[in-house]
Amino acid sequence: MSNISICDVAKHAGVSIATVSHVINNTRSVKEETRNLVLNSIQELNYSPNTAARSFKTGKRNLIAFIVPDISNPFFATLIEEVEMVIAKEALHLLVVNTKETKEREITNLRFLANGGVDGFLLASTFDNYAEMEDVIPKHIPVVLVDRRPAGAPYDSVIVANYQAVYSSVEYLIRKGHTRIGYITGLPRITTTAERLEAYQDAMEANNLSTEGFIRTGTSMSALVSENLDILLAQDCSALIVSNNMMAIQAMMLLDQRGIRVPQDIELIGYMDSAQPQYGTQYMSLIRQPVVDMGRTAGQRLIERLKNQDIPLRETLLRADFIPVH
Amino acid sequence: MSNISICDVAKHAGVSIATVSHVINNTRSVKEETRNLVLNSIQELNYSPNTAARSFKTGKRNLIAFIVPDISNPFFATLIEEVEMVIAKEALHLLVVNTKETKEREITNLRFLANGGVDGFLLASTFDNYAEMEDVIPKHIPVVLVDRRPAGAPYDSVIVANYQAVYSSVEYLIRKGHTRIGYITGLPRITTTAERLEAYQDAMEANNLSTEGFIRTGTSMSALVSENLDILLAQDCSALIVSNNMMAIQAMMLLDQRGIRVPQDIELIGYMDSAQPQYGTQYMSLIRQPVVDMGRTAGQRLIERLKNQDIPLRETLLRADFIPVH
DNA sequence: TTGAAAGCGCTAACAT
DNA sequence: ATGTTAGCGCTTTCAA
Repeated sequence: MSNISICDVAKHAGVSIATVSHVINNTRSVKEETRNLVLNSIQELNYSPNTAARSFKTGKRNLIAFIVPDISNPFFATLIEEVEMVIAKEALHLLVVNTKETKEREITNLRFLANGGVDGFLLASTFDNYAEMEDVIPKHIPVVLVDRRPAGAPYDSVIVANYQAVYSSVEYLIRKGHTRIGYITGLPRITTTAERLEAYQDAMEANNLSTEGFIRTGTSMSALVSENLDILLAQDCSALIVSNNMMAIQAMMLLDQRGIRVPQDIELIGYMDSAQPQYGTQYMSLIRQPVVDMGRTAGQRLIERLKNQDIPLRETLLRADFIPVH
Repeated sequence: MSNISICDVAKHAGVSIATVSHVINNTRSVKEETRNLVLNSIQELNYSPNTAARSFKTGKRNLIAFIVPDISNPFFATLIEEVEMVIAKEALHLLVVNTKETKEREITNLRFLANGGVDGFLLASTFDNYAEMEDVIPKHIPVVLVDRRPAGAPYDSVIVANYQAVYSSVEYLIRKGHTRIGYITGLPRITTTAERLEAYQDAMEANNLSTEGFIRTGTSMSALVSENLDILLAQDCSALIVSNNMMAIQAMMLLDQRGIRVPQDIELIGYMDSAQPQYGTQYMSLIRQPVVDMGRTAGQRLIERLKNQDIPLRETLLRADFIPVH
């Protein structure tokens, strides 16, 4: 460690530690001459303030934690990137916690980081209910919910309204003559999953179409079990809605292997949920997530909340849009 | 919650703060009865130790910074995920810094975090030379280089040997009768770029093939400018090696738009550089990066280095392998 | 087996 | 304009 402390600098410059501190932080006026003396000593001793001590004293860590369920999902990777860019401008750093969709990892990390670990949380929670996590998060620490909103959580939130876009996508398929439209969901407990599924069900019902046997439950992280796909194919589905992008791409690959062409043989509705181009999505109709906007807005919200705890809660709803295939 | 300190717990339990501390840290024997008293109080008050204070006192932050050039690149996202899993087991947390391939962001963050900010660095540097960054990193702080190794850096490193795989890929193309083989590089200054290009050049030369006009410089981050592709197509290249995966996928899409089929009309060699399935790669021959292994090894190295500063430097070279298309 | 108390390096209120 | 000093919450030495 650099065992050089503010005391060493003060001694070397022949001033008090208060003066050194004030020079460093620009926190009260110091005579030009004295300031230079101090700056010289700092340079000469190659001193730089111990951030741990400073954090301890001030209670500010200049650190934000972003708790995400899956870093390797391009959706969250993009979110992370955008958030990082926003908060970096405020000299804040980003701690990334990957829960891998496990509640226990989320709880452990929240608890550990809440007390002096970070200044605030961005949280894409794997919980669907605030009650389950309430005890763990101290009341005083700013939290902004991103993408997912556990019921009853008293926090700012930035989420995407998918209902309309999903509904539109179903209507689009129906207009094109599809009646047997399959649906593969994300993880059931996740708050976004329900809304998307509901839109599908409502749209089908509004058009007097059955969903009987057309709904399969997937995950939001990894593999779409090809089993789900096969079951829907066996049901003679002529169109498929896949509730998140990692699964949609996986579906493309599986259909490929089976010699089924998209969109000629079967229509696919997927998600466009990162800023990165994804090969394969050009054959699908897409529900585009405003992921860049969401990341920026969420970062901004947290910064505002950090500066002022007393502003009223804000729930930001960003719209997804439906993009028919080319 | 945050205003509850070890003192409150001690008072509540009717013991000294020393006892509370020792109960928390298991650092000396405490009578079973007393321990339970303390644990009850902790629970009842919902106390959790202030990590900032603890860091300050102990000099340990339990924090690792991973400096990456591009979070949204699946290659680095996967690396991050693996590293996170390894260090989480040691109760270490991961600070992710996204430099976006800019030296200045790398420097700023290194400087800021080195002094008491984190316990160690994982570094996928955008520098090609240690001299440029030497001043910024204090000698005492552990650093492990990941994927890229700036010349002369006195650190442990975990990188991938791509030479052999790239060389094999060129030989493979030549065996299949290709003579006009185009090459699109990554960012020139990055250490991995040179090795890959050299392998290509050596293999071409060894087979008496010209590379004149066949080498185009891309980036490693974002768009392969379609211009590069068009130039190589105009050169009548019948095969293309694209030096990283984001560009390879982009090339696929551009070829698609031009009605050029892969691999029927043109052969493509790309990279498989994440654990995630990438649609489109099934049409290419691939150079597979041992990305999961690299992440785990790098995390492990840093943990070892954290525990013992005196072990000799270790340079780990992982092998990439070449996988011909299906 | 337990307690008292000395700091860690810094910021900031108060004093000069 | 500058100095003195009291802690922030914790770990750990020394004492009982």
